[in-house]
Amino acid sequence: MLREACCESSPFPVQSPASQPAQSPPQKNVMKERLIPLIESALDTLIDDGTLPADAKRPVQIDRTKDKSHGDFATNIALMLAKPAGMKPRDLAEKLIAALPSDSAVAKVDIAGPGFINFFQADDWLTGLLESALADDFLGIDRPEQPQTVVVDYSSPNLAKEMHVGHLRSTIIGDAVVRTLEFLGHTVIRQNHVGDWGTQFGMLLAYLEEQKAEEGERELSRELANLETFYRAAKQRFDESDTFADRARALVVKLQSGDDYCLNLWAEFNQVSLSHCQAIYDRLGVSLTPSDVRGESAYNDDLAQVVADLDSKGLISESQGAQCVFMDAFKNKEGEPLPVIVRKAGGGYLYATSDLAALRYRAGTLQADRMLYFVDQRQALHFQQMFTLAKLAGFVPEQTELAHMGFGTMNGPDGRPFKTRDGGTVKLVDLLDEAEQRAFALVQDKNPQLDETELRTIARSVGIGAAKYADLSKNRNSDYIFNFEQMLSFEGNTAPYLLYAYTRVASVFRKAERDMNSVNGDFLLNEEAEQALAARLVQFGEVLQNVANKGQPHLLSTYLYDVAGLFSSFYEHCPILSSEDESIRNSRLKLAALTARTLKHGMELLGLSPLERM
RNA sequence: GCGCCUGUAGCUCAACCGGAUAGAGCAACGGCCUUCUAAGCCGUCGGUUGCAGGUUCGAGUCCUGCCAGGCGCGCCA
Repeated sequence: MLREACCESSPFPVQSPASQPAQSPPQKNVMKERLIPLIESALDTLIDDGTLPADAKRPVQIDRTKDKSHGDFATNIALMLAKPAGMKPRDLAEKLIAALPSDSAVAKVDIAGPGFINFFQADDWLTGLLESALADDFLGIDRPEQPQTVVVDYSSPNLAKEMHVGHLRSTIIGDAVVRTLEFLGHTVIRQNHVGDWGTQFGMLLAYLEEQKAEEGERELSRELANLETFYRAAKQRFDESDTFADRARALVVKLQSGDDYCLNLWAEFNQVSLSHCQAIYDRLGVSLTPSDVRGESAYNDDLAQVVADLDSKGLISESQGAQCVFMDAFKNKEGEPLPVIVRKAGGGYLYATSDLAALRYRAGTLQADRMLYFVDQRQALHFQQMFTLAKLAGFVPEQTELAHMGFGTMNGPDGRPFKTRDGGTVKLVDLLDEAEQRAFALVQDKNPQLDETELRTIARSVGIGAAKYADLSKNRNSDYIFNFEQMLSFEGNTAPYLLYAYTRVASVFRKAERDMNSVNGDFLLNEEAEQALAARLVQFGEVLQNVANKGQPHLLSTYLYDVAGLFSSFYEHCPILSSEDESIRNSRLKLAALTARTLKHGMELLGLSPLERM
């Protein structure tokens, strides 16, 4: 079984409920960490002098402000404590500020609105952050003292067929999160839980066997070149011939019992199918490799043991001949307990069984601290059951975070599932081809002077990047509408816009014949555009933390779009090279250099390929 | 029937743990290229956040009930 339902029927998904995202490490934000003790100290002072009741203390919340006129950070503590203190919020805020220890990072503290306390960060604090980001290979982000081992289950196509558009989201989103986790310093173990063990493999093996006999190896490889066709042909044989169907069923049994002949045939088929997948990964710039593949078949030998262990813990009951686990939290249509079936009445094992085996393997052998599953939202119930059961059975330690990072369906411009004209599923290859072709035409139109090779390179980056970014820029929870025109537009939150912004920075350095890595002088942030850009640049680290904790790459997309927009604005309003004052020129070059590195790293984390020119 | 997800501007999407005046892009309208890539920038227009209650100093966000769409609920994966 796989991460998708097989065969003709539509896939099914699930989603996940609430219990999820155990925020891993605490959010790191130097300024916040610095401000909280100050506020706590002020609270203590007011408690000591009787202004606040002794039990008034509560966690201090510090947020970034949306509006710059409200400073850089704000706390609502005075609003929260006004009632227990029996004071007006603004009066309390005033007393708090009076009791606040001074700090060199804070330039000014204000009361605003109903009683918010606003903090304005000192200019030299900001420039200090910029300097350290510029000097650091990791752009000044906080790397954890205790890296986690994170197992990420993503992509996981069914090997029986070619990859189709339904696999794009898991693959792209999962890979962006994987890259982000690694950049943040965690140990990531990719797990491509491919569907290589389903019932339909008997059919494919029977057909493969038949074709080998009839056509010979050469013809066969050609035939396998289109797995979709191969699958359909096999299905047709299965439906039309009882002999064939019987043969197929027999092959499944033999395969699953470890018959060498069947295993070899199966391995041959998988090799072809996996090479198709790998070609797509390479083209997409996805970091998965053959060594990340650990499919359902890998757990075959452990399935009986899984069931035996569940049984020894007293979790198994037999129901209608099947071995089941009933958990109180899950009810069926009739409001009766809903089983997780781990062994069929006929003795076979199921999707759930191998997922339990995988959970145990990941917790035990791989020593995962976190496990993230990037799988269609429709499988939410399944994963809820798996996670609950895995902990109940002791397969996974209680403290291990198990999260289903579900996502919605990719729909066409009409808002309905993305299909070909004749209603078939869209092959991923075809979608990528079209994206590249459209990009090629657009790029050629803009830059007719470029030669064919360069056009191709740019078209690949833009076309593939646009397709990926369309997905990465949206909250994964909901369905989204896939639209070639929109994603390839150079305006708005799109890959081309980001890519272009980067080439503009690169162009400045090319023009100046300066190396991006050897800028000097001090940051001088006099213009509004400079300040806004600088303030956003130093937030890179906390954005990445959010992406890692929540499994939401669109947070990074939004951030990069902001940075690109702020840079464009800065670029328009603050001449860099033509600035007459050398110190300003240097400062702007430094800002440009940090922008370039932030955009480049950020895009690479999303799996885009930034270009120096386009 | 039970459960999960979604509902924000004409369209596509944002909105961090409940915060301050709900933000972008497209579309429409109007400006800016003798100066670092105009694939850009600046501006105008556009909202009863599905509906109704509730909690709160404060609700798109939390609670309850409706409405609409999608999905799931016993031997597929």
